[in-house]
Amino acid sequence: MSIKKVAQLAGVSTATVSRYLNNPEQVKEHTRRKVQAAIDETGYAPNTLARNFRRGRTSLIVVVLPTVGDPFLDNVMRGIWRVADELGYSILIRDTQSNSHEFDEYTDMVFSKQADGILLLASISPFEEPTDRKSSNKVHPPIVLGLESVTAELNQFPSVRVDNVAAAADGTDYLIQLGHHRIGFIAGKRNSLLTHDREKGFRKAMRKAKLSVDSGWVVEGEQTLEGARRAARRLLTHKQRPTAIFCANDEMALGAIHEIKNAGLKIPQDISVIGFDDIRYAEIMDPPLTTIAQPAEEIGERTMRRLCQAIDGTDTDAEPEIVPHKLIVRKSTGTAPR
Amino acid sequence: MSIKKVAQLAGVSTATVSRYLNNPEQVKEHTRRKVQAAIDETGYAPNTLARNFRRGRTSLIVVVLPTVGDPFLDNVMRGIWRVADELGYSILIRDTQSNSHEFDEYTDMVFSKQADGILLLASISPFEEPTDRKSSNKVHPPIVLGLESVTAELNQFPSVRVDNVAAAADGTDYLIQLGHHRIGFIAGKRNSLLTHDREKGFRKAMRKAKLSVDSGWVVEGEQTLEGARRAARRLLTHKQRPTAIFCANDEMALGAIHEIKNAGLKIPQDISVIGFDDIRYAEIMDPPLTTIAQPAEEIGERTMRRLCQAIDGTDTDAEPEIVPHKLIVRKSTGTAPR
DNA sequence: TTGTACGCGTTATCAA
DNA sequence: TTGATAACGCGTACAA
Repeated sequence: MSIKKVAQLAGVSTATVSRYLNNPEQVKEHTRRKVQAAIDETGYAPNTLARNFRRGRTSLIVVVLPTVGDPFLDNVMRGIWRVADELGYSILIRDTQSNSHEFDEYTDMVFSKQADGILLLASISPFEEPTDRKSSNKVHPPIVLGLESVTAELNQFPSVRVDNVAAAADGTDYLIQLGHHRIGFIAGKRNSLLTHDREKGFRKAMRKAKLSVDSGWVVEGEQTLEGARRAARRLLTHKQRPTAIFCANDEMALGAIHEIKNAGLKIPQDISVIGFDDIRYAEIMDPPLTTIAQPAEEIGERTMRRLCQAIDGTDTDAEPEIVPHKLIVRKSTGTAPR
Repeated sequence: MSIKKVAQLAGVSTATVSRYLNNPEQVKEHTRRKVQAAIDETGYAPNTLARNFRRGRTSLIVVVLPTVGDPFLDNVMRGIWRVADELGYSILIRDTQSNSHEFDEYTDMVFSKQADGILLLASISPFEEPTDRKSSNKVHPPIVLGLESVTAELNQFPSVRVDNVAAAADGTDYLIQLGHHRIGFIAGKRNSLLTHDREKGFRKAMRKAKLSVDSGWVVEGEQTLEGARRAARRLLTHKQRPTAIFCANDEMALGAIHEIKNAGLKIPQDISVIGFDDIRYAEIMDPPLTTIAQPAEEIGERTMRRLCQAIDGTDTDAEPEIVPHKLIVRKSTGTAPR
């Protein structure tokens, strides 16, 4: 009833008020003034609910991520937000930690018009079955994947990420160049493709250098500080202690560093540590953490842009977009002991 | 047109389909089956847009926070999410960093039905003027404040937080007990009431102990790692170097620790450092950071619950809710040197 | 227990 | 340049 009231007060039709709001240039100066006066007087604000309903879009994007409070995602989100603001979208955040991991749960948000598109920054279970009724007779919703590698079922969607395999191989190569032969790896969660790819890169580089990877040298760190600390303790008590540890992300590297120092060992003299992501705490660690940097903000920006294109139907290209990674050498790595 | 199709296919009216969806018990078993079959066949999902429009509510809550990627907010968000899930709300996140700081911008989201309520976890400018047309002839929207202290204009809203003044005073007392007389303070941003209160508590405790606070001992750290590092450097080069530094939050404490060690000083032998928040990195610092813990998850839960009450109109009480803080003594603080 | 029919506030189409 | 009016999809009061 609200636009009506304004119209009534201004002595014009609702159509004119609507036009004034959406296409002011179509309204004569004189009329504009009247309408604006009525709006001021009533304190009218258009009902977004009705507007979205009419337009059939929410201007909402769901960003699915593993957990907020991950300092790495901070920068990614910054990039996303910049584009979102620019293009008039709001961001709805869901974390897979407290929510379900079902892909359908998120796609349904689009089908039921809760959101216009989905930005997937986490590994989640893909469609239940490709032949599934729901997924087969519906158009694929606008989805873009960021950071994560994709499973076969998902590679139909655009994605933006670094080459995690190559990046991890680079990091491993660097450790090998420093003379390390026994290298441990603290892996992420088993269902995370991203950390799985990093492990793959690690193993690949080791194989290429003809170095063996003792099964006890690869430990799950659960992608948390705590998990990494447990993992590090296990590595340190291994009968053949590694002289270097590659952590699948910086968060886990921080935990590992703590435990190594706690055990009375020196970094990098006794053990070298390398991480992945280059979060802001990497630099202020003691010692500053050697790591592999991703262009986080850029990834955020690009995924968001592609998502908007997907929503508009202008993204025809489903090729994954690979952005460059970069090895950042600090003080947590050094030549192998002895 | 969608519910119509289902109704048609099931051979019932749209009203029956709607009832089946919202009040299944009002529909006869036999009819239910038919409707469900039709839904399955079409893959129908109710249009949330239309539903929200009809119901006049979005089931969306806007959480306004300074910046994502703050590890402290991680826990607060966890609490918020738990309640949100339970009560069927989705969370829309806005950060004040990339968005405007205008209070009206957020209240307008409620007035325009973009969201049902607002959870304010950041300091922002309150209403422009209390006599302002907009704010005066409109009902106050459902808003709850968390973490932050409030200005006079905002204390009409419910809030949940620790007593930052008392907590900071406690921390300061502890340092004084350790024999420190020259204590520095790394403050947050000038517009943050929260860190301002902590500074107030610090000064209060100092005054009570009849210790003077050199003007050069209170430095702004901008609530960032970088800002704190600059602040710490300034404190270290002060002609009368403090023997202890109170940081208005842990993030800044981490930066300060780094700079102090960089300058070749020992913590806590040369300088003690104390933080605020007890983020997860506090414990793994070298040395582990003494700090003041807030019950983050609980704060998140309670603010969210009160917000839902405010939305339902069942929160009559606007008394601020104060939750307990706790001093966590670790190794970054020790007796004053000499 | 089910069906009919109206209205929610907005935008878009068409005619004036 | 403006006005009348039909949709958008759903929920519900009321009637059957």
